[in-house]
Amino acid sequence: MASRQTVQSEIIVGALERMANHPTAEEVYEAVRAEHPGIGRATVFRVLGRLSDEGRIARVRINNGADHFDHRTFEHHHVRCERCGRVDDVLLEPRGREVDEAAERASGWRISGHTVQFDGVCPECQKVQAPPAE
Amino acid sequence: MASRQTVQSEIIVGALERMANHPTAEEVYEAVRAEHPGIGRATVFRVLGRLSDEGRIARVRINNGADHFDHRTFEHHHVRCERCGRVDDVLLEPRGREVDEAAERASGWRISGHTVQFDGVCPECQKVQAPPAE
DNA sequence: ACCAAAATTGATACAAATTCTCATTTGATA
DNA sequence: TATCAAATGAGAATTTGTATCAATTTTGGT
Repeated sequence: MASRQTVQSEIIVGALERMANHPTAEEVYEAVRAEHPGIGRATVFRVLGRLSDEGRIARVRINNGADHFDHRTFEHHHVRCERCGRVDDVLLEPRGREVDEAAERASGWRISGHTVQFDGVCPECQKVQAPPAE
Repeated sequence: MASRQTVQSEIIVGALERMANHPTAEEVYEAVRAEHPGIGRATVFRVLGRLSDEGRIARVRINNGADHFDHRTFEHHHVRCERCGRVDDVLLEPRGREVDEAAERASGWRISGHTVQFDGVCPECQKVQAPPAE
């Protein structure tokens, strides 16, 4: 049921727990590698994927961007900064099944869930001058 | 304001309009190439990106999957099939600004919009036997 | 503690989906 | 129609992973 407990997975989870905000797998890898240069990139990606499959951590899939991970697993929404790509929580009450059922009726599909992604500009990037004129 | 009208962009938009359901850029490229082998892939990707930036077509960003495009631009949600990756519309009334404003208050970010992505199994894939046993 | 089987790892190749570079061509406009 | 920024095409490069596979490590009995 639960995957094996390896020294690598211990280290990876430890790093994730110490990282405040929704790091990507690559960011976790950088952090892990700083202390344990022997751990491979694929292992970090695999362990994070495995743990999120088991529900022990959360994987936040982002439109057109790398997945982010979080050691907290309660359900909520996320925002992504259009400028710097940072991801943060949006603690609005999620409307669970009811929306899925409405979508089921509207589409004829079997709906297993949904995600809401907000896009915007984070407080830090708001402080920095003019927009990067896309 | 509007980008230049080139023979390539004409062809690409024409192909997109003739394709029923949310093709990916790659699929549009295949369709275009069948008739006009000279047009490059990068051009198809660029033109689709440009037109969606201008609001003339819609880009549907999908968690962990290729972007899809649609020549219709009215606002609505999307479902993605967990089995075959197909994307379809979910014609629920979007709750526009009101949700963004709530998220703005909850997060302190400046929110420019949000997307809702449903995940499920399309009618076709429901017909096909046992689940792929995740 | 010891062993075998199964899971995990690390290195690296591969893959998908774009984006970038840059020389060349083309469209809009003075 | 001359000009010149914008657009194109070919292919390299990037980003974000997943697949392969031999070597290693865990786990679960004995």
